[in-house]
Amino acid sequence: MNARVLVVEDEADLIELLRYNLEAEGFAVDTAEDAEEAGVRIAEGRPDIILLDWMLPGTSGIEICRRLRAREETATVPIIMLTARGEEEERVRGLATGADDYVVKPFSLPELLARINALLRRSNPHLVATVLKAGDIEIDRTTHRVRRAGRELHLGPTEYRLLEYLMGHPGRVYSREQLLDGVWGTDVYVDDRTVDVHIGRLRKAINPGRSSDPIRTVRGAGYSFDEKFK
Amino acid sequence: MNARVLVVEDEADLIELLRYNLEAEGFAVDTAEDAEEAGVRIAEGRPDIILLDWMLPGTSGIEICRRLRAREETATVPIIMLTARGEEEERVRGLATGADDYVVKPFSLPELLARINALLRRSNPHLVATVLKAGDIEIDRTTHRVRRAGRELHLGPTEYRLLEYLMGHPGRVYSREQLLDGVWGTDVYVDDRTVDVHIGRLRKAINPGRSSDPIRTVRGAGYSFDEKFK
DNA sequence: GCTTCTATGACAATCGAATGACACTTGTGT
DNA sequence: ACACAAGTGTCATTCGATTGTCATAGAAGC
Repeated sequence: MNARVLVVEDEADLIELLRYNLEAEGFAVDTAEDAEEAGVRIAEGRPDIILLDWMLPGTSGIEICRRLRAREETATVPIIMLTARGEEEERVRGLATGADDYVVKPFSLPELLARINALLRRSNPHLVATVLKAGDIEIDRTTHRVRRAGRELHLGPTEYRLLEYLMGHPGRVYSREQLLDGVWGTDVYVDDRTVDVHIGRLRKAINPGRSSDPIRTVRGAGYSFDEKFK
Repeated sequence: MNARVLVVEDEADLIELLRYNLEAEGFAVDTAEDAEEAGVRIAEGRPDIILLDWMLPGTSGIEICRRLRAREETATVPIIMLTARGEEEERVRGLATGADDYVVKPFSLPELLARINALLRRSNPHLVATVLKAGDIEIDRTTHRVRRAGRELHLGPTEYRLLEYLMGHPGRVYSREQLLDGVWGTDVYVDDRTVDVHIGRLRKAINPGRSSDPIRTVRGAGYSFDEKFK
């Protein structure tokens, strides 16, 4: 069963972009351009998550958010605020109002998708794939457990996120910079080479004995989780 | 066998919300918009629990409640009153009338579900999972007793709820924030780290001697009750 | 062989969790 | 009303786990 996403946004371009990409990810997408329409869409069926533009003509996103939280039917629906740069200071206010997360425009699709999935995993785990598998490696995001050939492995937080990130798109090569952004976050300043060290630690952790290494080093480019890994 | 819930409520939105969520929880849901219809539904088959709106057009919820209590077929059916904010003062009158519990709108679904389950557990224990077991730990939600290897343990209220919550989904990792929401309630503002303290107290209470610890700390993520705990 | 890029062990700094102490509330029995 | 016991939320401290860098060794490319 696909998760239903309601996008409340007044920019037609952005709506189309989101609809296209979210549907490609398997979400059922509803859209609304203002508070009124949003109300109608919600009445038609409770969405599983709401993307809400901060600034909207008429009733502002923050006000909509407040109202959604006040109504019992929608009090627990996860909400992600879409805020424009420069409104970041409002962040605290936004979260205080009841939004569960926020992204700053212009945002990257992968980032938005990651946040949507993270929230859904928390509120409706059954809507999201919680287990990633490849070969004899298995990672369960609900229980935070990683197994290889059935045997449980212990990974530090960073190694865990790194593996999760790499396994998200097996075969795809990520540059060190991409890994830093995706795993460490865009706001931290860490040396590129640190990635090497953590890849090394991850390898040591997931390759006990002399099991084959699923992580491929691409000289001059970065790393990838081998899609053909068995 | 699923428990039958009768919802007596005149707001169509709320009815839909309740039907949707209660059915998702495995209840068989009947609805009625007024006293007359409620009578028909009850005649069709005795519900295991009734959710009753306080204010209804025509015969008020409180009056319906009184009548249900007067008839012997329905005298013992648990009733939860749905009251709007501001009617709280009426609480005592409501309970005196015979309702077993009440929730104030807007209520959170988890809270309502918890109360429904609590009442059913009292009236029809066989309809509800009453005992949670894992390894040699056993918690009886009817009596609020906790045993380890047959020996009874003493837990404070918060520790009890914490354990109950964690054991509800063994293996699942809950963040401190989730635990605060689920165990303390969404409206309390308590420091994240307080969870640590209570986890510590819970551990001390359920691990007498040097018995193994079923609670797993997931660094950077939260805690979980070990699903593989033996 | 020389250059460039990656792997790895060592290490100090930092972080997160566990724990004991303590002040405050709440509830109960007298 | 009062005293007492139980239960709670914060804090400061402690301690092991984790992290980011660096220096050095090892591979790969040309």
